[in-house]
Amino acid sequence: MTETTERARRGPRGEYAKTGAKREAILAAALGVFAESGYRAGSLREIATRVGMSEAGLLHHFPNKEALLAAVLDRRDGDDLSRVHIIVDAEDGAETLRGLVELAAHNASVPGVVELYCTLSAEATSPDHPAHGYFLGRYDWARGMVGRAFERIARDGRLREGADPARAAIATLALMDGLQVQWLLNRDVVDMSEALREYFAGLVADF
Amino acid sequence: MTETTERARRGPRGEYAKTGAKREAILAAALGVFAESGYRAGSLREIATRVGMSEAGLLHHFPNKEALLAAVLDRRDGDDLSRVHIIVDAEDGAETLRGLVELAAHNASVPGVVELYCTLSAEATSPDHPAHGYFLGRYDWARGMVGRAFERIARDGRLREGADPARAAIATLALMDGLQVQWLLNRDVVDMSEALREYFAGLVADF
DNA sequence: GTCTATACATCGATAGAC
DNA sequence: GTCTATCGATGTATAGAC
Repeated sequence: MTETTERARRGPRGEYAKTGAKREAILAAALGVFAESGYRAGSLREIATRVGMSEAGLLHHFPNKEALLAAVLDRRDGDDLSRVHIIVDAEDGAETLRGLVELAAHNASVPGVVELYCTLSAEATSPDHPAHGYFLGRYDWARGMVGRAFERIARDGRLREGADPARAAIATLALMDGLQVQWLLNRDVVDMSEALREYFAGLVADF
Repeated sequence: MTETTERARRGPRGEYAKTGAKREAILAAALGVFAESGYRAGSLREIATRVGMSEAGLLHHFPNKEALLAAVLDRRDGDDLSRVHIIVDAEDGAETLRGLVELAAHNASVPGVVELYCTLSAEATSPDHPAHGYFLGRYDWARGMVGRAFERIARDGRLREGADPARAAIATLALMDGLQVQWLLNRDVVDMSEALREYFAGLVADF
């Protein structure tokens, strides 16, 4: 990115830097509210209250509710991508899968984020939801990423007989999502990373 | 059930029988609205419009919104239990699992019901959600039912080495739930029953 | 049994003072 | 940059006529 576009993104006087702290606080509060109530039922009022501002003050930083949701998802993607970017293109597919197990273990330490994606992904199955396109793209990307890992595993002759890389990728993501629902309902009965590890162990030789 | 309690449940003049048709219509409309928008964001107004009534007319049949949700879930449970009651106690555990594959195939023909449970289960992870207790009990029951099937399979020596019945049950339910999310987002890329069958095939000998 | 009318809360968003 | 004030829409629920 050139310095010109960088300055353009921040505006002529570096507005982001000035109001950065408030923006972060707003995004954190918005994440919590959207996680607990979803997008449609979550209110700007509740977000504003949590961050100690009026609604008008909040809407000075984000033009409207939809833009705020987009910003929350954007921010999470930045964090998550930096967490998994190492494992995406591992030459050993099993290394990528181990990264997913690690991700599941990490998720157990940030229940708010898990709640956010769990609630929003279900809500966003409706075609008219503001985040519908976001989740379509996210799952496409994830299926491709995990599918390629399984393809490398199959190439190395370590994928179980009869298993298909693309379908294994779908099942992997499904398992991760479904585990989150049960974990959010009752955190004592579910160990997300262990369940995922066992699934991989049944699918990949010497996992 | 004695005839006395039966009459008591219906009221002295058999109210249920008289208004049964309207109740059914309301429940069907409510299922659609709660499925598309969830409970919190779904409105009585929308339900009343779909069924061709006023809001006040609707609230003559159900005292409030929460009771309407409870009635919708009650009705679905009646239908679903009659569908799977045969397979719950099959002497052959694999027979129960095959019933689940069949259930997944059936679900693909009733997207509205899938949407309802997908949306509500995510929403109801919040402890203050009206359906929180319902889903806690539902998952407990389902984990026990599927877990016992896997135990019978293990007893018959058909469960894969190293697999645990209780954990397999958790993963099975998680897989079914997660497949529904991806299927609702994009029905072309996911075959729910086939994915479930492949999972069982990797876990149970000669499935 | 269904309606109109209405009460009353809460929502997203805007205008304009400071 | 944050506030108060306010608008118009929408939400649940109740009262009472028919």
